[in-house]
Amino acid sequence: MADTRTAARRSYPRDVVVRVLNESYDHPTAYTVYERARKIKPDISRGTVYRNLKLLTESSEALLLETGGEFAHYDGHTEEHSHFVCKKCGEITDIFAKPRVPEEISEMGLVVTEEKCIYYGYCNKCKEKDKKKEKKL
Amino acid sequence: MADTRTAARRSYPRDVVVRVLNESYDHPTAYTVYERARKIKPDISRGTVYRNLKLLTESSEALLLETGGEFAHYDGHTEEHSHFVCKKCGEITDIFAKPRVPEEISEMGLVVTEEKCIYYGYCNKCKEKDKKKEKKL
DNA sequence: CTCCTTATCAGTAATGATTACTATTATTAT
DNA sequence: ATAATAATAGTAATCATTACTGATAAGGAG
Repeated sequence: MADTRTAARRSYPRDVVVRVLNESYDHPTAYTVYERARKIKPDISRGTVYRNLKLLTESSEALLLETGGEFAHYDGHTEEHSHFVCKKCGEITDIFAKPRVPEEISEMGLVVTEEKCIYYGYCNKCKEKDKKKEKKL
Repeated sequence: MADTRTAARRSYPRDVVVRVLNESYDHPTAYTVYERARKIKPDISRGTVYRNLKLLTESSEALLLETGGEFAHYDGHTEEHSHFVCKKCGEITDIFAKPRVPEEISEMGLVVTEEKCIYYGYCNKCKEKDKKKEKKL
């Protein structure tokens, strides 16, 4: 006995959420994760999805992505990477290039354990659309 | 006449919001901005604050900061800079060091117009607390 | 294997930040 | 000044997320 800690138990609903995250490469919102989870376990509840998304992000098994849009997005692939968000269509693209952490930060005595870099702009598709528009004007 | 565009008008409530943002260096939440605006114009409404915060961030006159916490924060100082968030106390520190935008992004054809980098870790105060704790254990 | 503790769940109710709405006010061009 | 309409105060509505509750089940101890 002694020190019976609050530990994580394995459960099917949680596994379903993890599986959905692992199989998704489009940075789904919580609701989209819920919809996909329901295809596997139709009676999974919203609360379960939200609770597990929170637990998983807190334990760094998933990434929380706040892009400035209405909803939060989730990424089950935790290899270090950044994201590019198209301001026109909202598409999120993975950027597998490690951004340099400014030395200034550690010089200030701050201890950095994580970083989240989001780049904004226009994706290839939307970039082209703009060009066409300009021609019309 | 011709082309009567939707233009921004100057208004006192909007000026109040701008002034609060300019005078705040602690990255206030929308509600904090509202509280501070009320000290200047007691009958300013929440809707006005939210609407103007949205307009100001859309026009890049203010920065929207989503740190993973419960609320969004706002920063009226738009000189290019990043932020450091303490995972313990939540304090947000300005980092005036420009992070390098990975070349890979433009190589992918993506057009970058903005970037938001948030670093997470422990501030000087919380770092020290942890040290003391470790000694006890 | 059985018992026990309690983490987790499904389902539902509640929360509360943000947005929408509406009648009114105020800004700017003419 | 007048007209046109952007912006506001105040309030109601929205809806993503969280909290709650009784039931279930994971997993350690014996």
